[in-house]
Amino acid sequence: MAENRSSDTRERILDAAERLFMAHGYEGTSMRQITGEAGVNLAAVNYHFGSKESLMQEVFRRRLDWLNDERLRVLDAMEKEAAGKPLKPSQIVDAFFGTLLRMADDEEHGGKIFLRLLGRTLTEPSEFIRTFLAHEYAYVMERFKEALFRSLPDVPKAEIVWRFHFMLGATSYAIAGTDALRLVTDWQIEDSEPEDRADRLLPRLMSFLLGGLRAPLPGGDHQSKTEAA
Amino acid sequence: MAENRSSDTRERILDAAERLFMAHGYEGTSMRQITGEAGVNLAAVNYHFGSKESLMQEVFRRRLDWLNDERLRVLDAMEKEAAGKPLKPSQIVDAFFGTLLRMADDEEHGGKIFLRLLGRTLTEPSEFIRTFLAHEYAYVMERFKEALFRSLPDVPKAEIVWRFHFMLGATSYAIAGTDALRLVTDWQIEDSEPEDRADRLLPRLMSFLLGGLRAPLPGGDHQSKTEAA
DNA sequence: CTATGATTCAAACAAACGTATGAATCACGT
DNA sequence: ACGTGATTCATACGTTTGTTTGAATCATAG
Repeated sequence: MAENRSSDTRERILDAAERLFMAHGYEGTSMRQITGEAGVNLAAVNYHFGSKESLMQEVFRRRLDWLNDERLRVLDAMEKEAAGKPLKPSQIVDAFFGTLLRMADDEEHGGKIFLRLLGRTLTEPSEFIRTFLAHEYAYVMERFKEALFRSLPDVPKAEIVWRFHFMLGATSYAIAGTDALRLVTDWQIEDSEPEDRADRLLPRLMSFLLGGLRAPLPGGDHQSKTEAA
Repeated sequence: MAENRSSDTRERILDAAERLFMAHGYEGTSMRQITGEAGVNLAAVNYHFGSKESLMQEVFRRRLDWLNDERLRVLDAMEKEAAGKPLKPSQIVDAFFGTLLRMADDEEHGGKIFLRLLGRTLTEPSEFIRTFLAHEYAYVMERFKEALFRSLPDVPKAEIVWRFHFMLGATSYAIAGTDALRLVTDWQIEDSEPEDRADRLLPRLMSFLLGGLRAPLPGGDHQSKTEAA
């Protein structure tokens, strides 16, 4: 079986699709753009992946499998070392979001391009994408939710889930890097090279996330800490 | 001039486009879907708005003009009452994000549909949309950034801009309401009616945002509070 | 060297896209 | 009642979309 050229074509397509989906979105990217940038024949996508939808899924699977395995690896190591005791919230947040952001410097596993694609895709309207992501993430989310529940036994579980949502949103928008509202002005000029964006981003996002996660609960009158874990 | 039917058609188109852009995105929504759902002729969009891009801009302008005027109105009132003294961070955050979230119950100005559309659009790849949003938001962002700078004189301006980004992301994802990772499980069943999602969301998001905004600065060694406002 | 299965290729498919056209219909001042 | 400008309508235009086809080319095993 001649898998030399084959897998080469497959990866060229995946790389081009990853970059174009990030830049123009799923619906905004055509098969001809993808095959054109990858330098392969138009029919190659349908031959190797079956359809545009399957290609999109493979673009994510290629990166997410590694990312979520790594997240679980870090979490498992932490829990093993804790020996039954609950982890600190900062540990859990770092295992989930820190592992994600450290992908930015890991060109081997997609680097910044995949991070931006992932950030934009979390608000993607297409139903099949969200369904696919939910399936890919199901087990990881369950594990990290459980870890957070144990880590914050005085906080109602529903409240933790809400804040996990907020943390996801802040991170997703940060790595999408669109700056839709042109928030930056001249203060960013001091950035010599954009390469270290992730280096600067990681500690800043982390303290923001932890500040939000550990913020006092809203409305002290009702919905108090009665429903502890 | 017969503007009865005319403005009726215009608004029907805007309503349908708003809902469909929210559900399927800009590229994923066709003119025929829009005119079909609006119950108007296919050519009506190009007659009243000129093009699909102009329609998209009008969908946002219709709501954003009101929202940003309201934000400035609240901020102006607060600053007038403060009589020169800096505002509290919670006031500024509420004027910006609270005003936004309170739109959810205001069907007159788009309600939840527009909120979800706005949340998803902030990570939209299309360049012309982000450029348009940046222009629509330019003055409001400047005013609120200035207010935050004065409110937190000990925090470096760059740090405040970062955290404004994070707050935008958390809010944008929360109002998009996609739940791409299916974070909710059975705990949401207790929600009798989905109507009060915004009622529950507002205080929760607010305390998360304030917790993040006021979190201790990252890395105490370098990048300390030297550059105060 | 030849046979075989995997891969690439140019070309075409029907369908859907955003937009434009000109006639028909409407509302309304005179 | 008539004329005028605004609006609606059915229809078509030229592209572009994702996908398919069948022949050409490749690598490799016998």
